[in-house]
Amino acid sequence: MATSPRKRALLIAGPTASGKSALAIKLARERSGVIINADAMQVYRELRILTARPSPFEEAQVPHRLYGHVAGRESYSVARWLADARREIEDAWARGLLPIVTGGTGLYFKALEQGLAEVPAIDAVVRNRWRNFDGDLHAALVRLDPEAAVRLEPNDRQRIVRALEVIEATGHPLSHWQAAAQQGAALAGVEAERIFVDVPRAELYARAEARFDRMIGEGAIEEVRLLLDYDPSLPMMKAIGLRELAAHLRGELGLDEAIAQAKTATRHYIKRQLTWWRGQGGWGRG
RNA sequence: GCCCAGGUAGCUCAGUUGGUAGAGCAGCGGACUGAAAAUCCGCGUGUCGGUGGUUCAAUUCCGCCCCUGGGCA
Repeated sequence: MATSPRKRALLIAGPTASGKSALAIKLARERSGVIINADAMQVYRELRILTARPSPFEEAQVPHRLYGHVAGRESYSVARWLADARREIEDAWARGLLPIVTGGTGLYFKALEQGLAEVPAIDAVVRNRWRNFDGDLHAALVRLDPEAAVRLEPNDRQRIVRALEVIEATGHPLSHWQAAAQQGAALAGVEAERIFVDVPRAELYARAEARFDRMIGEGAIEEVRLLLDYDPSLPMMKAIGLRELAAHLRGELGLDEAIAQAKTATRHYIKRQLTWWRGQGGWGRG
């Protein structure tokens, strides 16, 4: 028989500047929904303009969750997002509302739909040691987790560090955990409708570039000025446009050049998003 | 008008002591399980400004022309 209305969900994915947020608001009003953010940068409180977060006006129209709920000094992660999203989805159901998960972070959707390996939390000391390791990381990986060393590119520092911290802190290789039970699968047994907001690439590029100019007009530079003393290795500091504008504020880059570089970085990001979704069965064509 | 320096990939340039050329960036394709707006892998044929000439062979040498900088008038 028909699934209980309490177990439905709507997932809206798509590249940046595709119009996901507006569509989400429209559908949320029509279907009594609550919008749950699935964007890795829109979670940071300090980044409102630069991440094109829904405005207070928009947030007033329909409930929005997981936007700006994390302090920039913190390191967010897929795991934290998954826990937050599950809680919000359950909460929506409990209140008889339709959860509408919206965002551009492909990994978050994948975790939501397919779950995430249950790797124990990594001790900060171990993590920092590998992150700051200045020797040959790949050689270390060959020694500690040869299987992962074959799979990973020698220059893929980020993934190599992850593999190293996992084997050292848990005594098992990453593949062991990934082959084991997946947590999450928050949508198992749920009637989930998936919408991919598909916009021609040229239009996406044009919109994203125009939007960046608008962000500058809305105070993006001032937003970044407040973050100049933050640790540049924080995830938040990787936001597109932030690095470029920060470089400009430090006098290392002319404004026009900073804007041009930020736009280029946005195009690269859009391209990566399209590649991601193209590779996800059932999501869209990009 | 004269002199000098350039005109080579979408852009910035390298190069060929004559055998039709290659880097960076852009662009494009791909990967992706606790940093994912991250991280990483791969892809280089273009009237070598135009036109005559020399030569077995010219993008390369020579002449003329066009264009762009700079200088002198």
